[in-house]
Amino acid sequence: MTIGITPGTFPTPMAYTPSEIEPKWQEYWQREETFRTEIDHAKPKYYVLDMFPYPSGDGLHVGHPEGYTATDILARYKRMQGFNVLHPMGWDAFGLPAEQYAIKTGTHPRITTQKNIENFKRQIQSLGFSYDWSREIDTTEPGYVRWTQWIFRRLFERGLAYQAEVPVNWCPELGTVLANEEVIDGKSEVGGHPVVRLPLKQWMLRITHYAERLLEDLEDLDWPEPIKKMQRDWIGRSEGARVLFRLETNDEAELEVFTTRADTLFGATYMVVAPEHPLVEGITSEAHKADVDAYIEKTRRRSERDRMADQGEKSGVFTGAYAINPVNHERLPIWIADYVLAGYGTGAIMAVPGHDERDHAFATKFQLPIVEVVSGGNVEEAAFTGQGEAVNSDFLDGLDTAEAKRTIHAWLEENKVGEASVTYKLRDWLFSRQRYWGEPFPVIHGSDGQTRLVPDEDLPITLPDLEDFRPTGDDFEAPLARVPEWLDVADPETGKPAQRDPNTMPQWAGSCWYFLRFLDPHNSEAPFSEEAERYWMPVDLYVGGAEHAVLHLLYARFWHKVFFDIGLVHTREPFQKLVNQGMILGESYRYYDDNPDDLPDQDVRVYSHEEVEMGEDGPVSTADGKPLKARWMNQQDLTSNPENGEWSHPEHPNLALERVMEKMSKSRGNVVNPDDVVSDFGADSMRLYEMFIGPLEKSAPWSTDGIQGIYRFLQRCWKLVNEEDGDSERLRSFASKATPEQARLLEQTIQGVTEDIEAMRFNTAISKLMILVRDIQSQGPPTQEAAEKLCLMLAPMAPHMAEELWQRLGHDQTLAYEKWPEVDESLLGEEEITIVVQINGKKRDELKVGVEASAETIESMALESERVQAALAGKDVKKVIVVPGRLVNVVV
RNA sequence: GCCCGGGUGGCGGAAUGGUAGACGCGGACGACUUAAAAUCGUCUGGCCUUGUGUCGUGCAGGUUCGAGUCCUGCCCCGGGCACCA
Repeated sequence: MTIGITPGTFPTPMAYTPSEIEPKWQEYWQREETFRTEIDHAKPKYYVLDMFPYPSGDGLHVGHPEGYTATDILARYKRMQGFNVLHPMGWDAFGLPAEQYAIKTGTHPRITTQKNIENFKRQIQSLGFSYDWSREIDTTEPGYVRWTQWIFRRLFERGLAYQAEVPVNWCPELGTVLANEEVIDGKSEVGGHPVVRLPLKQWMLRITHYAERLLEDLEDLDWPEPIKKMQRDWIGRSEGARVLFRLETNDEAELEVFTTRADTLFGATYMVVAPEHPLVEGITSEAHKADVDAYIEKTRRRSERDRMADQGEKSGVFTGAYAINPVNHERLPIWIADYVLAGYGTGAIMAVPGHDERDHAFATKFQLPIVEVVSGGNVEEAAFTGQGEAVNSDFLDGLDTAEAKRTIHAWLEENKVGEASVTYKLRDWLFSRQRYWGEPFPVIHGSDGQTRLVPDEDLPITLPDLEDFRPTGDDFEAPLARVPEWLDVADPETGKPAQRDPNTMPQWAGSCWYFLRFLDPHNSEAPFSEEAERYWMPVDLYVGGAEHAVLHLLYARFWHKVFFDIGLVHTREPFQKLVNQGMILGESYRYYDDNPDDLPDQDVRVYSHEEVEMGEDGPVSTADGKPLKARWMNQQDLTSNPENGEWSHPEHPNLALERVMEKMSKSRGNVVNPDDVVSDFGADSMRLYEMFIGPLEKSAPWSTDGIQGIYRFLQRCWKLVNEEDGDSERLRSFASKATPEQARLLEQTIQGVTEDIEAMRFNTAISKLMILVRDIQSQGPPTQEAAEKLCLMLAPMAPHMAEELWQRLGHDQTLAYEKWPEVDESLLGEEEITIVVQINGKKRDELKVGVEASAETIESMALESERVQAALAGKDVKKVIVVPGRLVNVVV
């Protein structure tokens, strides 16, 4: 572990040169395997994890390293605190973009993925993160896929994986089905393509079996409250009752509904079933069959998006059938309407238009009766959804809503026509995709119609090489369905012909358990060893973007609970503490022009934001309503006006530009590439700057000017240790003894920086280090001890600089495992403190008093002060408040 | 519509109910230099009559000796959910 340069004098470089020292230390860490981690029962563990990236072709943008820097600071800090730190990195490498690129160019996704991984790894390594690269994993590697498939087997064996004909979100553009969570406003989350609902046979995972536990166990997690809330809302627990309605014409079948307001049962005036409801066909009368079929056909054809569009507007048809209300035996007409969702509750409702807004709107439109059964509103005008006294409800009359619910629930049970029940919004997880670039399912479909698991010893099932990666759009088949030599196999049990499953798993599969594979990534006997799991789990700190609030984080928790149930893991939850980093926004300058279709050779007029307003289809000119298009310019492409220092368009110097801060994207021209930042300022500046611009959780704009200040700070750190000596540099001469002020400043900084890092307030930690570097030299050189402690405090944040200075200060070992500085309380205290003197809460004077001064002394000193005397001017002092160590407030 | 966040100088942002604006950027002035850059130093919320004057943390109130911070009502921005019975 010897570094191999004699400390003391140094050849060039003369000044702080990140391009020299950063590669040097990165090579050193790699060569010495500085951050390689093994199980060590003598030390406490700390598992700090980043959400591993999808290695896209665009490479890293400056948003990625924000989270990675935060976790790296914690990892390095915890090492110095004596923890055995697990800090791994890997690649979530299955996924759509590589496949879409393959469709466009014919390049195999494996090639693209490998290339992208190499680029990502190079970029991440250039930032000096202390990952244990011996644990690197790639979800597409057969050695990883094997265990993902192994886990699927466990799910299947426990009945948690099943195939079903379900209405799915089919996205023709992407040629695949999507999970509900991946559909936003009727469009695909990726790419924003339209989505239609179609019944297809798919793999499903029974996440609903875990709904209650997924909800309950959120309680003890140290997660941001909004994320917990989003998960709670997604799970959507709802307490109510199931009620059975007999059908008028059919004694066999019953219509079951779920309601949260069983207390309004007497107010039900009709029933509604979802168009997909299985009972529809059986109950529809001959006279209404044509209408019903037409309606079903129409709603089926409509995309989710169309449905969203006429939000609120109700549609439906009468089936001709009637149900009997169990409480009063009234005939209730059964309607079909798409405002009742097949996937929620029982797919059927009792409609109480007096006390439900949707039912009210529907009843009004189709002139169905509205009955008041809870007093407190005017049900003719609008549904009254609040609590109140039950009326027109026979044995419920006079009861308040809560009491009425209890009573009716008991009545339903007694009469065997229903019971109290809990329903969840959460639905089973649609787990198959009609794609190529994913994990194949470890199953075969026998000619007897049975689905059998492929034995563990035959895993992994790997993907065949393809030329054509397109899904077959018309009959919705996966690309693998076209590969008979892969698809057709012999059933190992019967020897008869059988087929593999042409679908693949969604991208989430690999990320559901990668944090467990990191514990023991080379294990070929098991996904990970019991010893490793017992030692390392749970993840102590997990940092990533808030966009995974209900997708990855819910799926991973679900799998983890299954693992817990089969004894694979010993914790109920995988991620004890979660932190969401904010986004780093790009800066650009916006204006508009009247060439929305980008036609060439046009006589284009430009508009400033002041001349533009938002029309229905985009920006238009305020003056004449002409459609316009927004244009964005990067600051680099603007010219600076020498007179007022403002930025302007090189061709339109008088055009007022609007400074906008947005998510970085190619179209805005506001993307900052970390490679450029590293080459201009170095990785340490990049790391520090990203931590300095604001709290980790908050979004903040990237500014090229701002990073200059950080670079200057690092130069000052450099000069604190080195000084020029002719053409070379040498260690500066340090003071042999610190002044009391210097000693106090150092201890205060240690205390503050330690607290800030613990609380992940990196911005204020950095500002405290800036103050230390500035002020410790104001009365002369610092001591070597102070310089060394500065290095140690700098080490988690600017590790290259810290290692280099540490070496120059005469150490021949990395500082990665040096002890974090401790506060010497005896040096911390001030001898004299400043007390603020207020009169009626307004500052009027300051007093310097000894730290030991009593409240009485301070009070009398304050009252005697000239300014107070002058301000009092004979008025009576009503009250004096003394806050020890802070202030005196004189009330007159 | 509902549910979360958040509104503090020219900008990013600091402030256990106790000196609002730490730290950084930008700006001004000064030092060094033939000069510039770099570096270092001083100043930098607004206003005025330049006084340790006055106003200031989205707006209007309230609690308090004292409010950026707590309470009530409103305005604006960002995000999430959106026929869930």
